[in-house]
Amino acid sequence: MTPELLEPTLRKLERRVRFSAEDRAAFLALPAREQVLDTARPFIREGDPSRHCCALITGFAYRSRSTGGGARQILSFHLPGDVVDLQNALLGVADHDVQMLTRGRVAFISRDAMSELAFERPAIARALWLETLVDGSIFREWIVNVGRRNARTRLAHLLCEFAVRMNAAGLNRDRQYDMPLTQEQLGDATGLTPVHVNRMLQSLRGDALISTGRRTITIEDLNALQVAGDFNHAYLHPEAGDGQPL
Amino acid sequence: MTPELLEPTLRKLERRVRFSAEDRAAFLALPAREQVLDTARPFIREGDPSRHCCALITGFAYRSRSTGGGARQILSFHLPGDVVDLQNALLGVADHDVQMLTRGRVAFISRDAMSELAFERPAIARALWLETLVDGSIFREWIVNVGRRNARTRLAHLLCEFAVRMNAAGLNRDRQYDMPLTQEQLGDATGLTPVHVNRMLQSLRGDALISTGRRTITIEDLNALQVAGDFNHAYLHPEAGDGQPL
DNA sequence: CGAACTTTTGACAAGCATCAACACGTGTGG
DNA sequence: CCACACGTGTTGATGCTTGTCAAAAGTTCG
Repeated sequence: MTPELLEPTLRKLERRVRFSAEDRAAFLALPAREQVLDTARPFIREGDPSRHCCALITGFAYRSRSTGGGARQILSFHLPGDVVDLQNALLGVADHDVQMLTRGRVAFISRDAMSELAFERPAIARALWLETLVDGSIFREWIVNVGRRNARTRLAHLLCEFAVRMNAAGLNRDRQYDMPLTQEQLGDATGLTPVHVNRMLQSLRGDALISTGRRTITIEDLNALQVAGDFNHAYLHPEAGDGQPL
Repeated sequence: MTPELLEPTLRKLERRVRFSAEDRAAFLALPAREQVLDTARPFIREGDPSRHCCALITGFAYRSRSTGGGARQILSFHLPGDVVDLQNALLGVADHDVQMLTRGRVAFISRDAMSELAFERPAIARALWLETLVDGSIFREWIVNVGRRNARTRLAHLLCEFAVRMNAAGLNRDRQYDMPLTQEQLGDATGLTPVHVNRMLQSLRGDALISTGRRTITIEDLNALQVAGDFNHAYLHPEAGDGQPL
């Protein structure tokens, strides 16, 4: 249990809330066990009772739910540092799956220890609370995205969100990004078929908004992509946090 | 400021968390002003800074966001007792609109007083926290609904959620319910056009799953409607609350 | 080097949108 | 009290967006 294990998560939480040195130390001291996970199967499953809550250390992950007919809908994607199932943990039973997009390391934190820490340290409670509220805002935007935008716009929107969040996490190389999602997964996130995703990506490439490499994507014209994606970053609440009310 | 103003909300919160007599009294004593609102325009608008948080006393409401192209997507609907914009209040700036579906009364509670109360009384904090988590679960289910189900299934699913929540609030007359949504609004909630909503309702009526009256709906066969709507009530977390961890 | 996955392409079908018109009920003002 | 406007629900004709099916080309990895 290295003390650095939870550092990516700490960094992310401190983007919104100022922690004291004690807050930081207490957070890093949380009992957590690390596990290297691959993409083969969900590591949290709908219906599972929850004893832990999980934080991504390295690699990417997504949450999803499936219909009775077997169609999968991706609900959100996650970057290193993200706490991926605080909601599941707190509600006691998972209502969706969580799975890796790429091989990576995950910290399993005792849910009870997390609860206690939050109870003792308001700054930490506040930071976690804000993260779940922003998650909620992203869910709402995704409802709009799949409900009211056409295929091309949906994809452009998703790519914009991805770029903005990768930038915030410092995971970009200039305008180029690792792209952990296959076209099938892009379809599962936008409510489209992989075939149609492929065609819409061609359309975006044809208009010189993006270009794609092997497992990478380059945003050639962010401004135009935001217009094409009807994208406004306000729903990511970049300003929410200290300075704002509880 | 009648002391009974917040009673519907108190009743709803107490469905999940057991309050002490002091909790109850303190909650009902929250400074709130009542306002009768009509359906003409949103009473909370995207971008508004938030000083209050609102609880429905009577009548129905919905939250929505609009695309740049002007299309409206309904994000959730709300029954008497629901706190409709805790998320907006806590993030400091509204990221979506809230509007009445029917004329009704709304309590505007001081956000700071609400924060203080939650800070002093863990049971109340926990109840509010759970409500926002369940809201989040509903958002996730709606993403699945608009992303991966066909028009008939989407509508049936929405009607099931409506029926279950109306039942939980005791607002049903046997299997008959007031239906506060027009067909256009049903379309905005399901990502469909009003014309297609009309046709799908005909299909559901034709199969004797529902029947509709003027501003009412009767669930003729709840079981079959749940099958048609791929509906599983687990996402509403009917069991979450006391007995479950924080 | 071969198996499995991912991306790409093409032909075709279907679901849902669009447009337009009409029916119906309700409230309102002349 | 009736005429009228308005919102809502209903119907039909038509077309576009997206899905479906199938197959080939490219890629990754043991």
